[in-house]
Amino acid sequence: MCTCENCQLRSIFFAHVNSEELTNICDLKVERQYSKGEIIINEGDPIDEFLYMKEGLVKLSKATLHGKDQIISFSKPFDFVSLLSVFSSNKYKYSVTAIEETTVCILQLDMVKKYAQENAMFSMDLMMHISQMTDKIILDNLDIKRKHLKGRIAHVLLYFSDYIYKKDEFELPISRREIAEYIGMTTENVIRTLSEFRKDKIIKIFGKDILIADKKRLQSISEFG
Amino acid sequence: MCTCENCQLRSIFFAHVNSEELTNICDLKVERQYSKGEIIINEGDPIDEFLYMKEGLVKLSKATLHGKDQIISFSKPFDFVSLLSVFSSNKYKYSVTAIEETTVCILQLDMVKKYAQENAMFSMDLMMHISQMTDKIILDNLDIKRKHLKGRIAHVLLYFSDYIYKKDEFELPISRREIAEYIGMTTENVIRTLSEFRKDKIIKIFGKDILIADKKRLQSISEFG
DNA sequence: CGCGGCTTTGATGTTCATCAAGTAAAGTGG
DNA sequence: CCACTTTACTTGATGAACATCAAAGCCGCG
Repeated sequence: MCTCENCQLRSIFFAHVNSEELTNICDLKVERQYSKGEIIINEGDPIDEFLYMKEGLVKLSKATLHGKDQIISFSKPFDFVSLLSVFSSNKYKYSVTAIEETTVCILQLDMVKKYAQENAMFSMDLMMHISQMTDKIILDNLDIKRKHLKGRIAHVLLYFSDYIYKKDEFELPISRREIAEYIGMTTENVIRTLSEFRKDKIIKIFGKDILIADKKRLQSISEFG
Repeated sequence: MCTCENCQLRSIFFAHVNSEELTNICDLKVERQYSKGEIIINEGDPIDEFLYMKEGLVKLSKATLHGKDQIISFSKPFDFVSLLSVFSSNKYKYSVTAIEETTVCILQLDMVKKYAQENAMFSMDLMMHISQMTDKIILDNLDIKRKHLKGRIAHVLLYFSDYIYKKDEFELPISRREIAEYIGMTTENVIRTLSEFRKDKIIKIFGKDILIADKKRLQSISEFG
């Protein structure tokens, strides 16, 4: 029996695809696993597959001309992985890298496009999800842009605490340098700010493990800092 | 006879809508004009219309908690106006303001959604356009983020010169403050940098009129500054 | 004409990047 | 398994980039 039938993703992406089509999709899909650090998509690769995440956590990033990386956003299960550009370009404009053990389901893009062209409700579903994803990226980046260093660090900590892990204690899935690449500041200043938060007893740090001790203060820094 | 038949927008948005449907759309559409400075969409408004631009230039912006504005992007004809959020929310998350005399065609969103649900090719067309628009916003903002003050100003000047007006001499459609709101710097520093470019004979300034005198230099500043 | 918003310049101080140097942790080859 | 290399993390000192404050000129509009 096809496991796609019971996949949570079904209700999200394939709500309007009938059983027969779903069996077809299921037969043709490929599941791939990536461990932390592995590259799933490389900037510049041709887009011929349609990827979506079943489990894990990834980062979307783009290389600048001078060898540095910028992180665009993070994605968790039920988000597309190949969402940007899929319907607007034939080459990826960014890379996707696993930052936790990640499982991805893969379909041929041609097939997904064919479904979308024939099944308007499926097409609408896709559109809504793409819209939601990109809206979030745009508004998140705007939010970060208006904040100073401390506010940006607070924002990132709250992002992982509230949005990703839904816990006050968690293991940071990214390095200090990656935080810097995301918020557009230097690694040194990311570290300095984390240390400062530690000294002010707002957080506790044990290497990659973070515990948010004073969430209200952190929220206030995120808002006004 | 219906003017939509010959509208340039037809080939873009409504390539896959038949003549009969188009006549229907044409009868139900409303055309509205906005002069420079007029608000087309207000943040928080319910989304019940589908807008696209026929002529002009607009800015997309969002108010921060402390009364300041951030500019997300600019849109020119053949771009959606109500693109973000349209298929992902029931309220606008940003405002749209005319920065030049602007003409907008308006359809009821319900109708557009109905078409999209029934006509998969139309739905695909919409999706591709939304993807292209949001991709551009995301990548543009990323590009600005990695640059310093001078590079950001150069970026903005080249944006209007190369992408909007396709001329080396043009009238800036926005104030110095709005440039600042777009690139995330202060008005004073925007002015200072423009003056510096003028002193270095990279541009000439006559109030709002800008002439790019040394484009190569400006491109180099945009890239490395 | 006078008021408010936009523009401009200068002086000052804060925030942040850069440079430097050292420790810890993690991966690599003999 | 240990020496070795590399990468991540950390702190301090310095200077550059940028914000803030202040003051004045300009322009359009009621």
